[in-house]
Amino acid sequence: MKKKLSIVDIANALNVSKTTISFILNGRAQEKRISGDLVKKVMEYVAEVGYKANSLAKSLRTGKSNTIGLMVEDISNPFFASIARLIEDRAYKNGYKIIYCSTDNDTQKTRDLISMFRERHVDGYIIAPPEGIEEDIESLINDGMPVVLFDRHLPNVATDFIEVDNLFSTYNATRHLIDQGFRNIALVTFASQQTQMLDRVRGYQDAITSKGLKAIIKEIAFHQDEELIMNPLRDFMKGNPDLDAILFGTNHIGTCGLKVMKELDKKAPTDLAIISFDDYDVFKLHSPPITAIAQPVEEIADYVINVLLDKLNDRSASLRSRSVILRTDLKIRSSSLKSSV
Amino acid sequence: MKKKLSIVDIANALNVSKTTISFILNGRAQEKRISGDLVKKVMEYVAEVGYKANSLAKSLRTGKSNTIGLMVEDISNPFFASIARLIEDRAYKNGYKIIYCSTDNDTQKTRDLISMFRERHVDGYIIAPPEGIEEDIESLINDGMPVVLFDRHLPNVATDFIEVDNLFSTYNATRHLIDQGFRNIALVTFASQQTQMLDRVRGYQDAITSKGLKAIIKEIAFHQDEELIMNPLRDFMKGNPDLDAILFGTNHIGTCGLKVMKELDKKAPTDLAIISFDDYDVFKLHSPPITAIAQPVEEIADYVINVLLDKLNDRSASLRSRSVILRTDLKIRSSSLKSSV
DNA sequence: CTGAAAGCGCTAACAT
DNA sequence: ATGTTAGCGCTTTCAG
Repeated sequence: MKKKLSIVDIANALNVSKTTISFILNGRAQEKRISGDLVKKVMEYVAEVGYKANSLAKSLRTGKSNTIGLMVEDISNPFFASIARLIEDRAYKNGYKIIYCSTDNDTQKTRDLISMFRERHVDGYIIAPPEGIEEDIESLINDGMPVVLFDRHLPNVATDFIEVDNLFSTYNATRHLIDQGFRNIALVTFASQQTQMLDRVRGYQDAITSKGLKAIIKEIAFHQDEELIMNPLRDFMKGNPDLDAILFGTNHIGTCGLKVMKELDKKAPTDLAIISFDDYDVFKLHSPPITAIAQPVEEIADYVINVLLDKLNDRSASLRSRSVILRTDLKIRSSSLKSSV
Repeated sequence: MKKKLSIVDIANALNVSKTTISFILNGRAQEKRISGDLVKKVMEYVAEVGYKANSLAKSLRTGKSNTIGLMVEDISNPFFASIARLIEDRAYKNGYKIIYCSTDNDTQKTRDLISMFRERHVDGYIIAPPEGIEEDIESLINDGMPVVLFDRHLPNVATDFIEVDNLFSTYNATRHLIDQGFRNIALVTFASQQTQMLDRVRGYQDAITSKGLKAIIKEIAFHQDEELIMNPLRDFMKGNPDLDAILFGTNHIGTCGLKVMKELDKKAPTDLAIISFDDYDVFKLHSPPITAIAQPVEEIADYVINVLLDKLNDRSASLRSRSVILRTDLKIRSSSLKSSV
């Protein structure tokens, strides 16, 4: 095992002080008026022996780790996976690495994870927060950590967040179903007090009541395990034979919904019109293609990382907090069209 | 901003030496025969003030960062995303954090990324390696870093790897198509010299030639951008009207294939029988459901993390290198069944 | 322009 | 059983 060389080794080899090496390596040669010759010599030697600064030591000294902690519900969910990918690209381009973790929307787990991230001195946090995590996030902010929330926010916590216009999204989708002539429209969603979920429910309710229809809301406990979503869903569908349309509150529920429909041999939109929140290949390629509320994933990722980088570069920017609400795009496909019957 | 407290702060507060605190915090109280009373007092105080050890300092001192570097082709690809999720769970359970990155199969990018990971002193590497990265991986191994490859391996690099039986998988899938009576069977895959791809091609070829049929192989340049996959795919399908079946080499190509077929209004299996490598919701829910070669994702993740943890815990284990070849499962669905015509 | 030296927070020999 | 102390590798003030 090749011994790791340190800044001292290269200083000795070149008969220069380590300070000088440090300055050169950190691009402060100009500023410190170090001779071009020396700079060149050092750079060449460093390249030759393949010296890499120990960023642990650097972090310990400077207090910044150049690491961003990314906490999502589930990294394997296509929505979060695409966000993670985009954030990764932009972060690396700016010299930051990403440590990720999946919270499963579990408050205690998230708490532990935040604590881990703190220990590791991550410089900034990108979080899709579960319920009940307000205090932990607040303490993070009080300690001066840059935090950007996304996908949802915490009403009593003043910090930057990026999300979509959930209320209008489901309102609009529900109106679309009503306009198509559907009347027994259910919303199936996760039982949750998270802002995005509450807004999605309200949007649906607003549209339903504005037309004097009856709201039918089925809430399912959050679970990774598909069976535990499909079971109540199956019961619900069987128990409500008059339904003519369902709006699914997330891609995960939507996908499970499609699986149940397949089992029960129900076809959209004839047996049941379908719209789901989030858009991805499953919905695009389904027969019939599924109408979906597409979130602007790139835009979300861009805002998230830009806001965070802003705060990272300018601590005073941490003071004001921005909320960015982006529009979704209702991709109307045949699963929600009455005329295609 | 609350000042971060250090081990010295808590030592002073309790009038104990920091060594003692350190021992207690590291569970070496027994061994060092520190009085139960003191231990209790310290633990309580630590909990009360919420002291967290600075793991940067700890890492600098001990030389291990408790971080694993995970390098995949694309974290937003469902195959890699699910692996990432499973690896994450197991790593965190064992006290390791995950830094991830997507290589895009780009050698230079991967090289830079490895270099970044080295700088950060990650303790171990989990890599789905692109072509041409042999030397970098070798130098990692020579420097004593635990490295586990997965999804593919590097023939000239002696290290542990976990992969599936690619050759048999495509052989078996192709045989299935032949048995169903298809005769003009194409393989569409990424142009790549990676082991898994070569094996997939060979498996296909073996099956084809064993029946005296003609191999039709379409290679497409690797790309994230779907358009750049769909365009050549479209041309290929249009240019080969006698094809009666296609085996897609990856989930990404398979999905693009389905999109093109949708555009061209070709139905499986009537117009074209379809099998794809990798299995996921898109294939399961498609109409007709798509026959797929399902990789044992959990098993892969388990082996990957277990082998890595072994090496991490016992450096001597690094010497012997294991290769684990797992079986895939051909999920036969109607897209490949002649009888369903 | 360059060097000496302090110190980031922690661990672990080595005292006592 | 507990304390002293020397670094881990780096940045950065301060002195030349």
